[in-house]
Amino acid sequence: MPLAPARVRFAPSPTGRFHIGSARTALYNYLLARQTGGQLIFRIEDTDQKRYIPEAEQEFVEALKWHGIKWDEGPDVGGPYAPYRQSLRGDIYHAQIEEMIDRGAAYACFCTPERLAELRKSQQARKEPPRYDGLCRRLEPSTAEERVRSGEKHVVRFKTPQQGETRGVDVLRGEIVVQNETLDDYILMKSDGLPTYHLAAMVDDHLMDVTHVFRASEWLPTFPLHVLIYEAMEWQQPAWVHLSVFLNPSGKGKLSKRDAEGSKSGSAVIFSLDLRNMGYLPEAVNNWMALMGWSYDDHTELFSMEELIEKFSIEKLNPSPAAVNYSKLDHFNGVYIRGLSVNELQKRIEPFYAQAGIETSASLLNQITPLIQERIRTLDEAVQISSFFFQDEVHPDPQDLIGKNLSPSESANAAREAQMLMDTKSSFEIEPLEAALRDLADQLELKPGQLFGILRIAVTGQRVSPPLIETMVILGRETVLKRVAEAVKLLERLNDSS
RNA sequence: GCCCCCAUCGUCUAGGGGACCAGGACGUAGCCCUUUCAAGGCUAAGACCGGGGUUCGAAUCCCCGUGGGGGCACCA
Repeated sequence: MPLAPARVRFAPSPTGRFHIGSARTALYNYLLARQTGGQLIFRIEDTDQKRYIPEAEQEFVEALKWHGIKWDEGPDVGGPYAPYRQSLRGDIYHAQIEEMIDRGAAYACFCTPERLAELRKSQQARKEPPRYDGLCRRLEPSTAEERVRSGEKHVVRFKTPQQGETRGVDVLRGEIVVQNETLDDYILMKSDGLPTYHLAAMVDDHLMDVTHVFRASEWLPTFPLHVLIYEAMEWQQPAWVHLSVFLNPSGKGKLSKRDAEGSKSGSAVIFSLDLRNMGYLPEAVNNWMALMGWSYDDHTELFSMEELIEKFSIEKLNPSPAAVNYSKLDHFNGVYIRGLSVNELQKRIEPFYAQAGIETSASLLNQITPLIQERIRTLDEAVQISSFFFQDEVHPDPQDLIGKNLSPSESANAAREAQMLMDTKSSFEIEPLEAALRDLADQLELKPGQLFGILRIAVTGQRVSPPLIETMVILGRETVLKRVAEAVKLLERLNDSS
């Protein structure tokens, strides 16, 4: 059954980097919008002038694009509900707050931060929950209005009912009931004239006709307030969906950079752009993220963006917190890398060579890529595993050159024989070369693995490499001969000194 | 301290009263394949937090406890 077109929004605050938790929220929003033929709104919630970071918005845009999440309305593309930047919507909030005061749902408060701090202190000393004591709530509306008009510094608070209970419906959790007496008279408008999240987000969501609100479950504690605001203004509530939080890989605490468990970088990678820079594919990251807190069925785990759009459903969202699992990300990334065409993989790998200062050629890369495709889990590993292709010489550890169960002189001899064979062999192609080397091993009474092992280290300088014969053919006879000759010298020296 | 949320293998999860001696995936271990490493194939170990109810019957519903998480700002 197709759902009605959903209007959803991704509304980050430009106060920091783009976190994978935000990415997942944005993804779900995007999926629902696309699935239902609705719109995704990108809104900037920049009402905190103290924590504002100018570069943040740029990172959001870059990260969102990397993920492949596109929005229909936003500060850059405009739209019928513009502006999409809260700092530009001051008049709207002021009009709304005025109406709230008129309705008796909000009031001006002239208490100073100092008084509030003291109040909190004494309440805590008495082991009472810290809450506003309602001093200004008891002011006559007319006198409050006068003081406001005279320019007295003030905030505006929500007049929370002091009895009864508030019920809000979270789609994942059902009805959430809270006693009103446990709530506070939250500040809606700060003394600088800018709204808090509570006011701005509610006003915007309503005015922008948002139908579904996906947000982090950190908002659950103030959820009743938001319901109360909607009720006071007699607005129709959206469907509220509080997404579970991401926990550290250890399962202890909210995901933070500190927790390095299971991560290969020494600290948890929690920013989208860092994931990108480490060589993760956006399609793998999306797939991985989508599955933390959402599932489709028992046996399907691989989803393209198109499939996610088709299969996503709010009902299958899971309200419990999820510990991130980086090894599963690695797995997904490997799967997606293997699923790429050689050309596509080559295109994605190229920047990582450039970043490592390695100059590549398209034709060489074209030969190398299929060899490493099933051996790498992240794009940057391509560089590590194949850099020997691009170096003039390689520097193997002489000890590594000794063949399995062989002496240095036996190893040197085998290398010399191979060198001779490859020097004189007419064709330097995969099948004949492999056959010839196997014959040689046979003659020398070596296992192929022993001979190949020596050559592998000699030619690549690494214990682990792409398949040997293919590698040598790509490298070319001249380079191979040179490197084997070098290895022979190293082995002979080893022989002499031991 | 107060309020709220959550609770199935180490992790992500399937499960929404009988189909469950609980299924899948990652990870782990073993075997096979193999010139290294991977990839691939096969196999194994591994969970319903505890206690009360309700019911003929509970992983599934209710209550309590415990554990975990989140929040308690003129931040979002």
